Amino acid sequence: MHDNANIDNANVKVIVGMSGGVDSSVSALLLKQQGYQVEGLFMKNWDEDDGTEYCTAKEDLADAQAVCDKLGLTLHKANFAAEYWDNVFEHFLQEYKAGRTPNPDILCNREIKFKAFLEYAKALGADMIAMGHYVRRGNKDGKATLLKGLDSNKDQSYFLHQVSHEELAMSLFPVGELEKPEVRQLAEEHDLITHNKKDSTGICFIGERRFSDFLKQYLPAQPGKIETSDGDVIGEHAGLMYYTIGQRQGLHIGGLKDYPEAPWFVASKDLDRNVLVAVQGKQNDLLFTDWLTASDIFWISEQAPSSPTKLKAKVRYRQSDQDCTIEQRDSGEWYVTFDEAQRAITPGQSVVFYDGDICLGGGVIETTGKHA
RNA sequence: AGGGGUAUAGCCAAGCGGUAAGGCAACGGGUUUUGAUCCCGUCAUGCGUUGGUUCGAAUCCAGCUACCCCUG
Repeated sequence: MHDNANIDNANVKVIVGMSGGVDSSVSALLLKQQGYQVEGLFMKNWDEDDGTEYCTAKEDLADAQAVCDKLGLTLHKANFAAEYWDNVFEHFLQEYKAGRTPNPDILCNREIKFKAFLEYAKALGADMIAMGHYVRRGNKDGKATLLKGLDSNKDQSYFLHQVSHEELAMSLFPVGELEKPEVRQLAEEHDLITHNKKDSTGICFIGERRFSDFLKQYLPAQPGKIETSDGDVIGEHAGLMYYTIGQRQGLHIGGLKDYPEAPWFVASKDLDRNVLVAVQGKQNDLLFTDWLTASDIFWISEQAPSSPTKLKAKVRYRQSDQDCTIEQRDSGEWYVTFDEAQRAITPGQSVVFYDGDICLGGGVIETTGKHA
């Protein structure tokens, strides 16, 4: 049985997205062990000619190449910078301009990794693609499903909830079946140069950088006042786009006479008056809401659940599943009510739905509020 | 310019003669494929200033300066 599978795999050409990190390195390793015809593809989606020196892309390519050399794989290269700019970054800027907080990596997966990359791989003769995401693929009623990664601590299904079942059907996620420590151990055992490489964070392909400095390069800042929920002016902000709901850092609000010693958090933005509203205390009531509306809801299976339905949802990456009820309104818009109020639900971010381990899909948060 | 009060780190603030709490902010690191959150660490040889008393002063005394309040 196992041998048969390997024989079948020998006829399947898989192109792995090689980022230069451990996860994709081990993905390639595992696929090779499973007998697939494996090749790598390194993507460069950001042309960093913006003066700043974040040359990690160069190192990443070198690492990806080293791993492919070690495993005896061909490494292809592609540049989707134009697609990234048009289909991910423009939208990203537009959202910030509108005072919202977008999640570019969700779009990046939908538009680049599982679209541009997939098409490119097919053109190279691939039957399937593979990625180093911590998710698993399942099957239900003949359609591919997206399942949470086995390592609940690393589960990345949140970021992939906009990938269709057709695209998932052509995708493999080898490390989704493993725990992160096992992945690192495998990399070390097989002498892969990336075994000890620090996990990358920051926006995909753009990388870690001082966020406000980065945004400043693309959008004009308009400073204004910071007020309490009572309208008292307690500080100044550098531009509403630099802040997001629930944020603490960067407000520069020190000790104030007649106020407690607690830190301040962003509660809301008043775009009309260009005012940032801050409240004191991490658990401040004004930071909690229990309903939201979402637009552009995407269902991986192409089938919306019946309405209303009770299920689980996440409002941000790495949040534990929250009980909620979703209901489609006559307008078509989805209305989500949480059993328990959630902290800092943020317009522009995504709400993602789950039924157990199955990631059903999700959409972009438009409005949020609290029942009386 | 009569009387009273206050002056401690970027901000708020403890301290009341025995050798500078705490919080906020900031900065650095950790966690994290968004943005955030969270966790850990750093942050006043000096207490407006000049003298004095004392073994010892942010703490007591005096002068000066600044700000605040009240009364002219």
